[in-house]
Amino acid sequence: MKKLYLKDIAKNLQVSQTTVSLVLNKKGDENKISQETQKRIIEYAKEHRYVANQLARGLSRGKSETIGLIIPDISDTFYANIAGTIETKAMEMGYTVVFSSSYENPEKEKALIYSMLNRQVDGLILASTQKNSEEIITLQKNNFPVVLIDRHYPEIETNYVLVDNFGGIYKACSHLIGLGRKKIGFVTIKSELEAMRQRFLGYKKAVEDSSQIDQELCLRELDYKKYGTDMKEAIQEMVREGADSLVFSTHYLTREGIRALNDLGMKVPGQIAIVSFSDMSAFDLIDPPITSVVQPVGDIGKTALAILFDEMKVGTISTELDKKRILETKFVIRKSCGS
Amino acid sequence: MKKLYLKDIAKNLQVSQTTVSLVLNKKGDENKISQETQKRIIEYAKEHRYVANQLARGLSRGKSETIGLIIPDISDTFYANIAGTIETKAMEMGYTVVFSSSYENPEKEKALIYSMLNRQVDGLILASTQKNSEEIITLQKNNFPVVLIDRHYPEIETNYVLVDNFGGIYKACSHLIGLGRKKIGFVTIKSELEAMRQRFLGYKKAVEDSSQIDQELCLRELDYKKYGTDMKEAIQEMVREGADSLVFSTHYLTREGIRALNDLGMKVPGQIAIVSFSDMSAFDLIDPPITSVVQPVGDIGKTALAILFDEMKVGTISTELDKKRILETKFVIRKSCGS
DNA sequence: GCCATTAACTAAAGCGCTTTAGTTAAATAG
DNA sequence: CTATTTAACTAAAGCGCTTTAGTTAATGGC
Repeated sequence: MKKLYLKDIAKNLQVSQTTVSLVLNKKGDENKISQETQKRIIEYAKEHRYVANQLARGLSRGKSETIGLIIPDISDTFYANIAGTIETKAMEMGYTVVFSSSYENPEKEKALIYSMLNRQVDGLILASTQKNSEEIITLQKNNFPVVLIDRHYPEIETNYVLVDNFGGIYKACSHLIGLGRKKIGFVTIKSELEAMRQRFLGYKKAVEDSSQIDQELCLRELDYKKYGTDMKEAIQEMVREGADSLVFSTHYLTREGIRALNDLGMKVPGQIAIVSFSDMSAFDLIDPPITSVVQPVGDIGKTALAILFDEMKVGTISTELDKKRILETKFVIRKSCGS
Repeated sequence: MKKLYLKDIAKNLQVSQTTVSLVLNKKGDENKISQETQKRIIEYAKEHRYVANQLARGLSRGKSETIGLIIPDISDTFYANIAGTIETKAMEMGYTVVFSSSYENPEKEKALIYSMLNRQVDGLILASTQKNSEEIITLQKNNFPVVLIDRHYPEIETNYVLVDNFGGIYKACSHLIGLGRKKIGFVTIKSELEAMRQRFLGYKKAVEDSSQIDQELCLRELDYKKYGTDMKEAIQEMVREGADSLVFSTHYLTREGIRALNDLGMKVPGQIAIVSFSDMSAFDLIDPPITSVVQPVGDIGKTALAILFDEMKVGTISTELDKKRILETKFVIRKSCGS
């Protein structure tokens, strides 16, 4: 079973390689290849399972019909879900997606960007570490299609699809306040990510906007590399400071938080109420089910891809309003704050 | 900022394109390019951020340094985790991975296999629907490197990395029996997957091997497309039949099972004990924490990749013993069966 | 001082495809 | 009945890289 090439089809059918290529690329009609010839070629190709070499095709046409996806971690549910919708949609459009995880390492991310460019991806979707503005700017300058998701560079003109981090947390905190909680502890990750800053600001604003709550902020910023081990102590401290409720800035913190609270034997929501920013598929199964700010995961992927495809068609990057999207979160009230 | 090509470097440095190519591919020494010339080229390339066009490179060398990964669903934690380890390891070896989800659709899977081949992947890792034996055989015949993971074709000689499905379930059931449960309900997915059959057989054998348990099997096979809605009724029926414990054949069934049990207000493990085959990252947070047969997710990916790389080097497929791996599961006892 | 080596390169073909600019023969126009 | 169009193709260049088979000039051996 030898591989079949364009020239083999051409030879066997006594036509030129050009004709075969044209026909198989559905350009037969516009190039006036007779219907009969077209039929012969198409049938032959189908019968012999001809499939074009995409490398050759890509090289020749200057594009690969591949898009790159760089995310912090594919094994994180949030990103895995985004990857899922992106891949499905991309596939429908005849695009393949290559992905890589940066593991929050800016150097690795930079390397990945270049690696993807080498692979001649036609566009890039990026949940960035937010430390590679130079690369992003370069891409923009070269009119290379890029869409940032989840995290963006506030100081750079780019396309992006984010969620309303500030608003999401604000809603969560307001809810706790409305339920009579007096001091909210905010558990987040030590990070310079704008998304995280916005979540913090949402917390701060919600506290400031309320008169019936302790105005002193109660904040813990854990290290990304060891939040699992540091969580317990952080929570104990906050409780000692008087916190009667906790807001976790992201789902994996919530997960560890719950684990720590269980360890400490603290009753939720009796002794302490909790809310999670970002949902996980088991948060509704936990006892008590966890109130969450849920992100529109599917929409993030879909929207990002729509923007990217638009970019890829127009060629020049037009930063119109609708290429910067801030999607709304949904506040799902469960029992962990004792509604 | 124009793109930089090999020929540009050659022109600017007054050497031939061959020399540049050789040097940048670390073949300078063996081709006796002087150290000085090498240094000049390498520095120039670094300074100007030269990156080779992988399409051209791949076309020319007949390989792409890309591996394909086809799984049922990237947004499923289990596969997302496998994808993560595969990608990380692949990256370390200078390989890129392109992935696609088959969503358990054999036709889609077949299309994906061909699509990956067009993309000139150098090898394929496949968690198959187990309905494309013809394609797998063809790949094997053509000495194309393939490793099956999670699911294999028992009737075909292939490389694979599986887990001990039979043994895992057997352990789980024996544990329940040991705790005095008298009738085990087994909830699985309607499927012809060998993995699922093995899990069923493990259940059957465990029941048969015990004298102090109801010998009548209590089995429900749910439809993959609507197990969420059918779960509740299935559980009710089984309970009516006398089941005092449930074994779920995979994590998403467990998840829905828990949801259904909560809905039904049934106490675990008081009224009914449960065990899950395959763990999820929140199963230890649920009340009660769920006893699980945990699969060695990281090892599956790592082992599969190791085998694949071996294949890719040797060229001819040698189906030696160590290219068929059955990894052990770990039985993690939590409170859901009331130990 | 002449031939064989060797060091240090380079020309050019080839990877499999797309695409532009033709070519040829038949059809139509005037 | 010649000039122009058109239908139905095709030759060949080019995509950016790798690699084989040289080439040239310097060096070494005897």
